[in-house]
Amino acid sequence: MPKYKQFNRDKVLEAASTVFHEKGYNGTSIDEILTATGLSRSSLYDSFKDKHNLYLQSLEFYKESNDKKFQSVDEKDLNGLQKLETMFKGVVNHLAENPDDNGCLLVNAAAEMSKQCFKTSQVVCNNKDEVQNLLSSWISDAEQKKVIKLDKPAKIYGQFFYNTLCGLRVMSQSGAGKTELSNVVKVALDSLN
Amino acid sequence: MPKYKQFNRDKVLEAASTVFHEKGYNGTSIDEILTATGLSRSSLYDSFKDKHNLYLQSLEFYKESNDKKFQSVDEKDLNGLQKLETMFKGVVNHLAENPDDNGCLLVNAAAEMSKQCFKTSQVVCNNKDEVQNLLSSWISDAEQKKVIKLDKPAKIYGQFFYNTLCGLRVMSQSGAGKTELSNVVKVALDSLN
DNA sequence: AAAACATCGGAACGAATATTCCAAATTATT
DNA sequence: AATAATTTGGAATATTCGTTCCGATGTTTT
Repeated sequence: MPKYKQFNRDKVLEAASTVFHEKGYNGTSIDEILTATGLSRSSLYDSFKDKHNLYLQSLEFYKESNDKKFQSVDEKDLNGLQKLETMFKGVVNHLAENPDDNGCLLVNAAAEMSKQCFKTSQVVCNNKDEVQNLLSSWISDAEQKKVIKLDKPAKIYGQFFYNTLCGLRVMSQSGAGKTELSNVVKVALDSLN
Repeated sequence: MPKYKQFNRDKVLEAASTVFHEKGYNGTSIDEILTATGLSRSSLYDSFKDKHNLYLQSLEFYKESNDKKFQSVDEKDLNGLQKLETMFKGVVNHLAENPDDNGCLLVNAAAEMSKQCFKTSQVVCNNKDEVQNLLSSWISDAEQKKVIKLDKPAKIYGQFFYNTLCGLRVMSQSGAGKTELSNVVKVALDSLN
């Protein structure tokens, strides 16, 4: 019977997504992935088909662990506005404290690959829709609980705050510091009053 | 005496920046640049040193032609708020009508290169500061002319609208259409009331 | 313990990469 | 026309890339 896999798939994908995150798809070589993951060349091709496939799987892994962060905020006993504030605070803190954490892999993937790889564009687009929907649900929760009053449908605010989120990632890559990022969030959240 | 250059430097940089814009730095080969620019291999290395140098020059060229778009809006006989609205309408229209125009080269450069190339990060960071300052000046002009009333310093709104701008580019790369983009702008501009 | 089977390490391959180099072509001055 | 200066085309190089392949290693069942 087979010898079991000597590596943990999630740990490999996490390491791979970190490298892809730092250097992009075309910027990372197989050798870099091998040293980062500790995998042997044959194991990689055996278990992940090829570089492009590994990239897509890393992307999905990153998306899922990103989803979990949103979900952990969503599960808190807070109203929608508080959830929104908590999420933004978390993102700003993370970006400010990890200036080397190259923004967001999904944003980078959108920039580098979405026009050249349909599957990447699908992942990126799905993520956009899902996050927007979650944000919209927070907004309408806050409205329902009369914490805020809206003059536009909640969906539109979901789109707006998703845009704010994407902007934060790019601005952090462009050298913006914590005050700058929190200023942006402050103005954005004020649109709910 | 010398034979004159057979090519126009600006046209070369424009063609090069288009390819870099579409495929990124690591995604474009010298051969692709040669066919896009019409240059010969020797001319390219003779006049632009190497690929990395050409990239930086393309980036600066792109930034300058981007600056010109902002300046042409700035020169209009409008108050600051109207300039802001005009600029956003222009960006949204451009992104919606050119879905293949891969967002913004400066945003893509920030994502792909800023962590690996100091000069790229400088260009990207300078661009951020310059655009923010221009936007801030528009905001304070509108305030001075009593078109709007602010409860925060104009500078902060400059940061906020720059963030909105970056977000639009990423969202367009993530498959957002015109209505989605203009919804975002609508909410963002409402923060001035 | 031996058979059966999958993983692993590393050599090997071909294609693609960025860059260099040189001879030929072209043009403006003398 | 001859010369000087510069570009240009294409061959050539060395490196790096992604991928394949095979023998050795290790593990689970019979």
